[in-house]
Amino acid sequence: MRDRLDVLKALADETRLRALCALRGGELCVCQLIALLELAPSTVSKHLSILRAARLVDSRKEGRWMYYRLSKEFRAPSTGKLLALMFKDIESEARIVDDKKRLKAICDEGMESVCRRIF
Amino acid sequence: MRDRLDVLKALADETRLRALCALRGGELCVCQLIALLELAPSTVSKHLSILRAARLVDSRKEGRWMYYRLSKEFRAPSTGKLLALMFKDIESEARIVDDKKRLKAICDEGMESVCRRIF
DNA sequence: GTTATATTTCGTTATCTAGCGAAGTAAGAA
DNA sequence: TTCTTACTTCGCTAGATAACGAAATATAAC
Repeated sequence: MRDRLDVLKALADETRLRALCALRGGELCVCQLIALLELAPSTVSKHLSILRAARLVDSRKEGRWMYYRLSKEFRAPSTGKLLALMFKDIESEARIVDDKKRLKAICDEGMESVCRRIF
Repeated sequence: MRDRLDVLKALADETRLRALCALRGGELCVCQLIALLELAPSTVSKHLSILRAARLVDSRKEGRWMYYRLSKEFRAPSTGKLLALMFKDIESEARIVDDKKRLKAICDEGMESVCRRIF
């Protein structure tokens, strides 16, 4: 029960939904998520740790950068279908549509530039 | 977004998940839910109002009694499939299995008796 | 009409959570 | 080795939320 509640609690927050939606397009660096969500680095980091604790995302470190991506759990039969449905449903939200556009610009900008801008 | 978040927030609570699972078997009187959840009447009432605000349950009044049931929304394509999947997933949880057994006893007991006992 | 019953609303308290900035950590750059 | 960079962890604060009991409401029973 605890595990499933952790997933539901992780999903019950707009910022974390936005982050998950952004990650549907592929893995992202923390700095890119900070730029997208427009929150303090510590705040974004906390959100990501909650998503990881709920096994919704995985992370890997490459040099100075930390990348997050949707976890394999996402494709597991238990939560996978459920989440796929939810995102299909949520994709049309104005905020998510806007994020998608802004994320494209952030990705085009290049990570060095993004980092210089936000830190 | 607000609406979808309301649904997710409503689902991100163990007590409300238990109530929703209980209602899968058909409508229930508030007093039966109070007996099942073993919480103060005011607390249960609040939970039910949150579920109703999220359009997860409907209610109808019959005499002194107030009945709650899963809402039509449950069967709507947007949230419906999602919730059906979730409950299928959650049904195996020890607490939910236990609730199911206890609910049967509560239903067998009869509402007048349940009300006398809890108030 | 008065009383009893079933439920909701209100007011309070304790716990939880999202946010921030400052300090800590780990890796590359100088 | 020291300095910068890219995070994360810690400590705090403000606002949300779950719990309760008491008071309010609505309907049935007397």
